[in-house]
Amino acid sequence: MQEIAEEAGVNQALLHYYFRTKEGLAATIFKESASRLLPAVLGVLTSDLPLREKIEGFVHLYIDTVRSSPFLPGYIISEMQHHPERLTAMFESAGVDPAPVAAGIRARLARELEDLADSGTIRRISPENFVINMLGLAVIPFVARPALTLVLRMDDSAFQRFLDERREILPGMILNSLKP
Amino acid sequence: MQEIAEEAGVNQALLHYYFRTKEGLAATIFKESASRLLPAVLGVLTSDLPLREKIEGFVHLYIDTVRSSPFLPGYIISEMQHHPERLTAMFESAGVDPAPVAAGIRARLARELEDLADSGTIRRISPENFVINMLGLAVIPFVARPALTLVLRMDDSAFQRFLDERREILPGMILNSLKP
DNA sequence: GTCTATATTTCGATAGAC
DNA sequence: GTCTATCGAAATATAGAC
Repeated sequence: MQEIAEEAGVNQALLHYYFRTKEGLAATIFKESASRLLPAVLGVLTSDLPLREKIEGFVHLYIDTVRSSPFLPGYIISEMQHHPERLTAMFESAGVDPAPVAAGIRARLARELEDLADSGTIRRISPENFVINMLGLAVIPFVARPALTLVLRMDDSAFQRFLDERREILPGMILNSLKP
Repeated sequence: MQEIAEEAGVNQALLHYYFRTKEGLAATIFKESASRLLPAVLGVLTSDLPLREKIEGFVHLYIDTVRSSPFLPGYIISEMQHHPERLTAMFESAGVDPAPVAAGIRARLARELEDLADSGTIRRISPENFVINMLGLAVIPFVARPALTLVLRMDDSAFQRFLDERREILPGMILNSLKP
């Protein structure tokens, strides 16, 4: 609390005035952080774009957003791991029941992927695996960054170049993985 | 410290007797945790197996190992994020300079991938992207688990089934993504 | 709303008996 | 090696003036 107050140019008492408790501050930060990523990403997945552009949109949006806040994924993963209840609280405070919303998105995606598989355009893949694959491929450079820095001696500019390259080739790699 | 002592059936004083400080305990836990994954994974990557079996070995080893300690990836990510110096300390205490070791592994993999690309067996891909793709695809179910539980209402057995399925299809998906 | 001062609790660490 | 008792510091939270 002391460090946060200093960074904000105020004192601890004022933090308590606004957030009541340390836990309240933590919950607020988690909500606002996760809300920077989730709606945008869901927007792409639920759009009417063709699959190729959904994939490209997802990858570009994710990498571009996180690039400007590179600690975001690690922070969200860390918080979900240590305080899974914050996820529930986040949806509650937004007045959203996540399960039916997700079920709807899942059903739409499932139909789209099935149709494309039926017509022989892509391999058969479940919507769960499709989404989680993209997420894993997009997020891993950021969470593995400390290791990349140490073992591959990647400094900041090398990491940025790695991201630039990855941003361009990842959509193609994902599409290729779906080829029949 | 209090909670850990309770869990271990001892008291705080004994923890201090063995680990001197809280930081010492944390460093020890990180070293032992990371050492459960890293050498095995590197063993697969540096083996003389053909690419197909390297991929399969990596995926199976990773999922099987982490399945029995599902918090391991989230914990390691969390610690790398908040205390990147622990990575350095880990290699130091093992008496290993990670950079040259990694450079050697990287060079070997690069040659293997180049040869396969030259002969038209696979698409051209850098060893960095090759390894980090596999890592991201293998790790993401575990770090995303709290979200899967909440939004897809996955209980423990559903998650285990998801892992079973993924363990089998992931090597094929990765291989397919490498097809020319 | 914002501050200073302070109360209260928690936590890491040590002393010393056994 | 393991324990009980306790110290001292740090952190969270509150009171009350402005």
